[in-house]
Amino acid sequence: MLDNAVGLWPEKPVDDGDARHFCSTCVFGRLCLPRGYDKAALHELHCLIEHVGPFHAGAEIFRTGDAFDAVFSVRAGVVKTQLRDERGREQILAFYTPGDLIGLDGIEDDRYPCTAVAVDTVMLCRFSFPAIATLSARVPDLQRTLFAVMARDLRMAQWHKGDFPAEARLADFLLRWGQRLAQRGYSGTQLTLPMPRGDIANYLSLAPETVSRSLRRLMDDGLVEVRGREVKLCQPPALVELARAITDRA
Amino acid sequence: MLDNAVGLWPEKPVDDGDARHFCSTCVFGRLCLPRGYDKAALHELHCLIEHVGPFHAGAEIFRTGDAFDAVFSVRAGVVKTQLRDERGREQILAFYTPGDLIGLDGIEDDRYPCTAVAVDTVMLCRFSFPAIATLSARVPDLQRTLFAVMARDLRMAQWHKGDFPAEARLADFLLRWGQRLAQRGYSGTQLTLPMPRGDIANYLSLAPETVSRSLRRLMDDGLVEVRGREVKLCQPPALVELARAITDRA
DNA sequence: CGGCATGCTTGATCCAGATCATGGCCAGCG
DNA sequence: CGCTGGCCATGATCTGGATCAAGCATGCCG
Repeated sequence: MLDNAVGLWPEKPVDDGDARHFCSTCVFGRLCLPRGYDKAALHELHCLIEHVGPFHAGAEIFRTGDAFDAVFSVRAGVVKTQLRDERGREQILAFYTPGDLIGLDGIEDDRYPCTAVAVDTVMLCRFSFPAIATLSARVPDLQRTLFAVMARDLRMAQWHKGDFPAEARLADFLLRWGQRLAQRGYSGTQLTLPMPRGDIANYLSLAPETVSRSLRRLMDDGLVEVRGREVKLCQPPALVELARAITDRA
Repeated sequence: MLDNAVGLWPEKPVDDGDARHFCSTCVFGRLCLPRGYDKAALHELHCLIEHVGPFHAGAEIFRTGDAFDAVFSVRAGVVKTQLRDERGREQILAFYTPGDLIGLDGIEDDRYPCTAVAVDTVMLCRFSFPAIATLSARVPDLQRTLFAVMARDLRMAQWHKGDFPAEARLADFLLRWGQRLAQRGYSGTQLTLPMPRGDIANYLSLAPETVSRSLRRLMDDGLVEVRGREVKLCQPPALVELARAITDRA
């Protein structure tokens, strides 16, 4: 499989922005359009962007305990965050795709609480946190955006509480992955999972074998087609129904 | 059991603060002491406090979908937040004790994403969110505090990812509850759980029967003494060891 | 006081998913 | 080429905790 710097969907180029625009996927991008005011401040924000990368699969972007001095916006590729205990077992907390912001939770005690690892080849924008914090005091929308990012992460984390059947978890995972792609203009039903089965299993708190078997059952029931890491969602409504046990919660 | 407005530890009175001080438990309290500057702004914050309550056990403080217009600081008692699906099943997300701040995650889409319910008799401080957001732009420490509160909630939520043996979850839960009490000057080993077993079970994603049985095993092993909702942690080190599977993650 | 409800415990049984074990597939590489 | 090492699939077995089903304590209220 091609593992290139623009992720696994090579037909769309990376939009790196320019002197006057943010990368098209960036969370901060929407600050520009809806309200035109305080452009000077946004210009400052724009100026403190630092493009970093590429990070190749397995490379660490920051580690648990590192000094928290910046947040990162994913520009291309997929990043996972994880905890690791001293016996080497890891727990994946989340996957981040282009447009997502990583690292804000380091603010609690000035250290990153988790490790961020590139899943495939990753390009990032780096924002110095002191600078962005200062700026957010002057730009209410920026402050609000940062709060919203954290609230969203929190909601995602809470979603996973409770125990649900393996197939429901998997259906939910696939649908959400599709949604992410769809938000960025790709197909929401024909998707490529950049991470190995083991990572999916870990993230969903299942054994890798269970992921395999559950995928098989979904395939036998005609809900999806799977070949390697390529997945086609054949009957999204049925998948939604399956995932209902999770997504219904309001 | 006495269910009074100061929670289950009647020997300490509620500190409601006065014209010049925050309630002693309040998250915002620590803004005052360490740095003396911008007292005018803090005075504003103080002035917009609205004491609300009491809420009695089972009363709802806000509900999923309600317009998000305020955050609440717990002054006395215990609050739980929960999601509910249309079939009436609920999932408890967190318990909040005096000093904790509730509701910040409503910022994402201007609606509270969960329902907050009083576990016992609860007194709160209410802060209008528009006011506090405006103020936080002028008081960097306030902004930082709000970020830290969310980061903390996020970390707590992430902690629960992964599946751990029932006894480890319970040991972790008891130790954390003790720590909360200890932080506020109570015993960290002699504790009262204000919520029914079913709530503990739900929070830990276990069946109530499993909570009972696990408690029994902990008692048989001499790690705790349990009588009703009174729990004594007899061998905290052993409990820590048991909970290690969870807490070790860094 | 008795009766009923609620919450807690305990026992018996069952099952989803973990674990153990094996074999296939494909890519990279000497 | 054939070898090696990841990764994935699938079968067989085991088990922790869910579920089903009683009992038991406590407290409320007529």
